[in-house]
Amino acid sequence: MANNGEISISTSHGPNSSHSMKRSPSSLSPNCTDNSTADLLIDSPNQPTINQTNSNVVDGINLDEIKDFAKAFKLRRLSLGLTQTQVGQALSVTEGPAYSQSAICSALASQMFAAAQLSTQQQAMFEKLDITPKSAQKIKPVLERWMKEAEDRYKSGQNHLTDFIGIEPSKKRKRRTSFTPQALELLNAHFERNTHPSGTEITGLAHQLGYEREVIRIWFCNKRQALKNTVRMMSKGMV
Amino acid sequence: MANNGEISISTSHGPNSSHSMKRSPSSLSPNCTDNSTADLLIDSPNQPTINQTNSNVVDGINLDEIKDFAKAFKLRRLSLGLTQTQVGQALSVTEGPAYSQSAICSALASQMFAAAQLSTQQQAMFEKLDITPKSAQKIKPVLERWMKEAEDRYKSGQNHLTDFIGIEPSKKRKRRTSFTPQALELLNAHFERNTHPSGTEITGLAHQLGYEREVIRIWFCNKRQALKNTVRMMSKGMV
DNA sequence: AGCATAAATAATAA
DNA sequence: TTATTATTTATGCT
Repeated sequence: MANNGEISISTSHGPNSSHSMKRSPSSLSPNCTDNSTADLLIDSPNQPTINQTNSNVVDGINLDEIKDFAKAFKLRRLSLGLTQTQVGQALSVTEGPAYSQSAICSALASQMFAAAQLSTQQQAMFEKLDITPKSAQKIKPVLERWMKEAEDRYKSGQNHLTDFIGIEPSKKRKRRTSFTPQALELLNAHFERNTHPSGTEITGLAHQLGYEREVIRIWFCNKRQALKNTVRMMSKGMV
Repeated sequence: MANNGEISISTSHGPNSSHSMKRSPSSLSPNCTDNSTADLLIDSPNQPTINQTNSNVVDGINLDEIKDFAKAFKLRRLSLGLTQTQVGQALSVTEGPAYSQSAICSALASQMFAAAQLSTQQQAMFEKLDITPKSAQKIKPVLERWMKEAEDRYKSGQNHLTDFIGIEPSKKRKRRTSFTPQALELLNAHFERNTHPSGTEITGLAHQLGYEREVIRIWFCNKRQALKNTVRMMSKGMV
């Protein structure tokens, strides 16, 4: 490895130009290395002729706004003497697993900022970068909040940063359970009768099948979701 | 998990999947079926005993028919070398902006198929969502139309598919990497200790061995798969 | 020319 | 929405 930098936007040709939209796994190279300075090149040198008009809106999200935020964020981060890595790690602690793992680093800052620089025409690239405009927007408040707190701590002299920095993300995702065909059969049967089983029912099923209650609960959630998707799609088609 | 899938067709054996990557030969013929018959046997394994005579009709709509359509649709899709994703993307272009792209994929065929299996008891659910089974029937033409156009383009040689599928034609498969014995030794050692290395570990291994992170990740996926297969076979006394 | 398995796609739990 | 499992495809090697 050792290749690529924080932002590998330009690697279009990459042999692993996977797919348009595969839910691409974490191909994000998390060189969350501490090259503190290596950073989001916000003033990207060869910025690809972003659309000059002030809009640059994708999916109803103003990318310019995000870009501006990115700049501000960088300044504040640097003024606190923090690396991207540190921010990422800290976030994984305060914000939970969502931002944990290797994805943090790249998704968190560099990718987001990079993404913010893309013109609408380049939206496709978002997918390659594993970040969608939506994600970018979603993460913004999180960063804002955290940074605010960090500054507060800094100002108050107590550098507690180290307390929540450098801890490993840990907190990993639960292992995906796999249901036996028999279990699925029973679950589906129940679902057909009642898509919203009561707590007692869920507990009963869980016990009966030997799965954790929570797992069963989630199964119903997902199942309902699937059904809803179906319906939505259908309604779409009939417009 | 056992069954399911978009539509589980019992693929006899013919590995001649004219598939993806290369726009292969002209023969659109879906190899698979010598017994052509558009209505390939839908072996619904554990279909909730819907009485055939009644043919699973809801609001005067034959759900079995929809199910059949779903199946045929998959065949045609595959014969064009399209992925679910691609169809979904294309549809979202022609039919309007729309679904979270990830949902499209699954919603497209499999869910529809699943929906077709819904029993009458679930009709209530549909209504609650302001949609009736009738809607199910309405999406059919949309898919049919689109698929027809796609096929026409395909036949006429002009591969305009790429025009409304936002992807470039080529997209070649990544070159199969080969691991050095040394690398394999290390990987296997790790695997023995932990079949589910964390993201950090994967990154570490990748770096240490000089392979792409993604490659290492996949290796573990496949390895787990292999292990599972082995176990399964052993339990059947086949090994 | 077949096999082992890396890579890609589909399904689905979290 | 993301990450992992399940299934399929096809390549590199013998």
